[in-house]
Amino acid sequence: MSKEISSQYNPRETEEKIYRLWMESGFFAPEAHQLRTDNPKSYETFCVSIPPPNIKGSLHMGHALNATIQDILIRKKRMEGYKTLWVPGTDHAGIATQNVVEKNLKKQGISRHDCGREKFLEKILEWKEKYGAIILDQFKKIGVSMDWSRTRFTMDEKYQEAVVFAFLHYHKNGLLYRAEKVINWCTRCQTSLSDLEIEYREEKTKLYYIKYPCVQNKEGEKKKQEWVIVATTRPETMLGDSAIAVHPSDARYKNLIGTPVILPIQNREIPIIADKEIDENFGTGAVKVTPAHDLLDARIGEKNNLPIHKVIGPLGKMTEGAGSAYAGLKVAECRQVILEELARQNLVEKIEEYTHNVAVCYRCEGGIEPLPSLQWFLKMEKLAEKAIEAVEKGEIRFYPKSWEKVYFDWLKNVHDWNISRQIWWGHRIPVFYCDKKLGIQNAQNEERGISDFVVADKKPTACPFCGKCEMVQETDVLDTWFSSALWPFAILGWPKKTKDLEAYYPNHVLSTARDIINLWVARMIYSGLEFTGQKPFTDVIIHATVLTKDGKRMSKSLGTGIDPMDLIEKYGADATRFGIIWQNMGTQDIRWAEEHVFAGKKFANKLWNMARFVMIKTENVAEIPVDITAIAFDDTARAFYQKLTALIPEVSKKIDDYEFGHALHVLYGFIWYEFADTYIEYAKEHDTKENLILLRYALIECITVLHPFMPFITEEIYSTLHTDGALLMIKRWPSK
RNA sequence: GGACGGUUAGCUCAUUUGGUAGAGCGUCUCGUUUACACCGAGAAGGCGGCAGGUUCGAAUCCUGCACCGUCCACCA
Repeated sequence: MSKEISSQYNPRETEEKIYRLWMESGFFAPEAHQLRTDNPKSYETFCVSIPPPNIKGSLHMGHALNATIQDILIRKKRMEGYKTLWVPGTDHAGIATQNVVEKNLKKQGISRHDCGREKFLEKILEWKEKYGAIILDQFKKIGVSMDWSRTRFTMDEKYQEAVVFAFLHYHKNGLLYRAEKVINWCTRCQTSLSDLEIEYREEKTKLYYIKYPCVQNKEGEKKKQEWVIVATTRPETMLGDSAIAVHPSDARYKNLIGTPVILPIQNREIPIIADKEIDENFGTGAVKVTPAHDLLDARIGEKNNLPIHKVIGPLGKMTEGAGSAYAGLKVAECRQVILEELARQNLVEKIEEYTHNVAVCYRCEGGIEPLPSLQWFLKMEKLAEKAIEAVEKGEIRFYPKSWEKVYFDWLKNVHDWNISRQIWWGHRIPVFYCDKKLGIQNAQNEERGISDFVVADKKPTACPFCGKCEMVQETDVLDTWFSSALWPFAILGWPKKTKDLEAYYPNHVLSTARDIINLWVARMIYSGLEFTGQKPFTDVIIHATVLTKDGKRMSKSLGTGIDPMDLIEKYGADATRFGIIWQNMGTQDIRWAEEHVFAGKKFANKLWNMARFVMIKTENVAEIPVDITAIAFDDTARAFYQKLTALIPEVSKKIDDYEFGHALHVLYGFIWYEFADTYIEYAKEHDTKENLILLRYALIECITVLHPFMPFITEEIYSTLHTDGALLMIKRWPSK
């Protein structure tokens, strides 16, 4: 570095140049590490797989935080000599992507049904090509050291094979079944959803108290009661009622248990039954039971052998089962009509204001209707047991540990997983039906053969049932999380026994957001154990959530999101990484404050000028001796040197403990105050040969340890110190 | 309804096991000193959410409450 170099650090030019340098070096791939001779740990591997982002849009602050965390880890490990592998990739994100592309087409006045399945899938692939590439490019801008030669996509050819293999395995082992059960149905997406794909919104609504007339008791019997009053928020579902349920020990109703009441409007007799799951204190203590359209009612119905009356269809409209007067009405419309009718019959006791949570789809926020539907399910009991055990035994550890509770709570109460989705974009279920018993096209159809199917990786040439038909593949696709669950090993070539799988599996660290602990992490854990017999990774880092300055969730639709690319544009990638990590302290969520990125920019500039100064002063200084301790330092220099030697293990430990923010704070304080303000100032007045050597030595040590946090500027400074083309990214990490 | 996390300087956050509270940004004063004004030297600014308790001593431990946030849940 010489005097004509600007006193202003220019991140834009540098970052592009440096990233190209890294790419050309080949050191993002672990293979290159073997070429090193100073590598005592070259036989050890360290593997991280990125949570593959959706291809539906662009990266947000959470991605930037997570990418930086993983990059810090992988860069440090690489410098320590490990064969490091960080696999990049993207997720096809079934419903989310389909919805985005569908919306996009809608602008042109085209529906997905206009396109047809194949054409529509082509459109999605086009979208994937475009946005998948943009996302990966954004990662590069952040400075991640991923091995781009191993980039994967959850729908690429090999991945599809892995998914089919997994499905076949589950089937062979009796963990899969197909059944008609009450599931969550999104009336907008027109598909079933798993329990985890439902969100709840608070809604102000009303609680209606409705009278169900008792059937006149026989002569001679004592007590006559005119009616039983039930409280409900959804009067329209009464058309499908099969019973009224009360708590068995509820004194108010004890005498009535077993007697019938008249279901108004339908004029059907339904029994009063007893069930312990009923809360005596809610409403009147008597509940209408609609087995077809409520999950609790479905269970009560099953226990008590109640008939199922379907009255709501997949479009959120009343069906013929509701009666011809109501068929075709939307649920909300039907509610009004029903209420009017009940009022006319004088059967509405009272109406109360009521606030409760309403289920909505996590992808489109559309309304959820519980309804019976023929779906594929994965039995969860045994898989969950394995997953619980692995964490209980400490084979897999969560950081911070408190998140293990979230994991256990879910797994210990998990229901069977509905894995089939009635959308087009996804892994088509490898099941083939006998054409004679078709009717599987629409899971809502009445007539269908449940047993006449084959599970196979390819369509059978001859139908084993009728011997002559062309078999028809299931039209449903798999829940997108079914394929994500295989990520840590599928990206390494599983189910084939590849060298990568052998070398890099189990992965070491998985870093991700808390909201997918169960949706994704838990499923990877039991999938890994089930398919590979090994845990998929050792440490799970649950990073902070990046919130707005007011502590609210960042949301693109609300306009409260921050685009990390804007920050990089404005301050540079190193400064952006600095700002994010600066705020990443322990478990505390991050209330986003941009000033820390500005602080990062200032810090980069400071470092730049420190380096400039050291270069100018030490231009004529001989090489740093191998044994720096042999130099006769004066007292100030010795004190500084000792602080420097203490700093390095401290930073190392903090990174190893996943305390990234603390590590950066320590580094920042040392470099600015101990090095620049104190020692450099001292060395200006005492520019002995020893002090000049120490200046240079300290600079190199500092940028080495700072490199994982701020890789671009440190690499740039290093490259001006070493004209032989040596790269800081593979320089030995200083150890005690 | 349950669980978890938060409440410390104007703002964003630190304060490893209890002993008179720190940083960055912002503000104010001074400074063109052999890198850097995206700088240097210095300063102001906090009865640490509220109320009790334990202790010689608590931001730090205990209890209760309030507010904020997140997650989970089949109270109709």
